[in-house]
Amino acid sequence: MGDRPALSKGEMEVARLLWELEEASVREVHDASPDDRKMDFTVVQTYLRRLESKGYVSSRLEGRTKVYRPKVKPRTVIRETVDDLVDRLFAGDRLPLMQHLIEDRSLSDEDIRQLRELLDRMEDRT
Amino acid sequence: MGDRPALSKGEMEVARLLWELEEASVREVHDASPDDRKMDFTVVQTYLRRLESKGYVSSRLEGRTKVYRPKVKPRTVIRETVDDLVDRLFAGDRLPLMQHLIEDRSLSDEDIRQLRELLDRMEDRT
DNA sequence: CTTGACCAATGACAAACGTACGTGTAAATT
DNA sequence: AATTTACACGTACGTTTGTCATTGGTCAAG
Repeated sequence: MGDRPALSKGEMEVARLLWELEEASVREVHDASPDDRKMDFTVVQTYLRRLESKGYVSSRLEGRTKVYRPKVKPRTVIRETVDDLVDRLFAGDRLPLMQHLIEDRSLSDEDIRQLRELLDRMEDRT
Repeated sequence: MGDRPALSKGEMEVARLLWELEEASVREVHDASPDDRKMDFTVVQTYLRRLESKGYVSSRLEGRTKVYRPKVKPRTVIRETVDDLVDRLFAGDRLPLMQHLIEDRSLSDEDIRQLRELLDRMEDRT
């Protein structure tokens, strides 16, 4: 598929917010940005503009305000990002990453239950 | 702990190679770089230099060749990197990332077995 | 000794990234 | 109506990152 330039860290954060909102103006994305990581309004604006020029989102003009919309699904971006990370940090082997995620921080019992369920379901599918 | 500047993608790849070698010259790292992602010799050199200035590795002179050594453990870098990714792409929730890792690519039966074992061990530890 | 063939270290540079300013326009307040 | 406030947009700038050219030193062959 159309190979886009990779997202930067900042762009990624804005992309996530836009996926949640489905469609939003700069202001709406800015408002959705969590207080403890609040980005400047113009920073959000720049990231959205760059996301568009990289082909990740599209925009239309509503009045005098641009409204943005995701063009690429989260799953796609997540896959590309995680694959790249696994290649660089774990030589392509994803198991050590999962191991880290399981061991490094404590999981709730509920988390563990859900993961077991996922594994069960994957096993059935073969 | 001493807060270092984050690693770039390229630096990360070199850091991983150096962890595997424990201690190595530029040439040794370059030779260890996989054929399908071969980096230029001088590129490896630059990354090692920057890793040192960022505080991730140290070096000593052996003859006229610098020998590098990791100063920061893989576990530390992995934690910082993964935490940052999870914050930006999943709003801090690690479960969706694990879910992606389990569902997006097929796991071998052996992988699944190992993951189950890890989960068992985590559950006991409470 | 000179030439040539490496090889290591540094310097340099364009592009990408994070951040923020200045300008213009619509809306609100006096 | 005049003035202030709010807001959107493009432009800009210092820094980091990816990439490579140049310089300088060591050794082997002629």
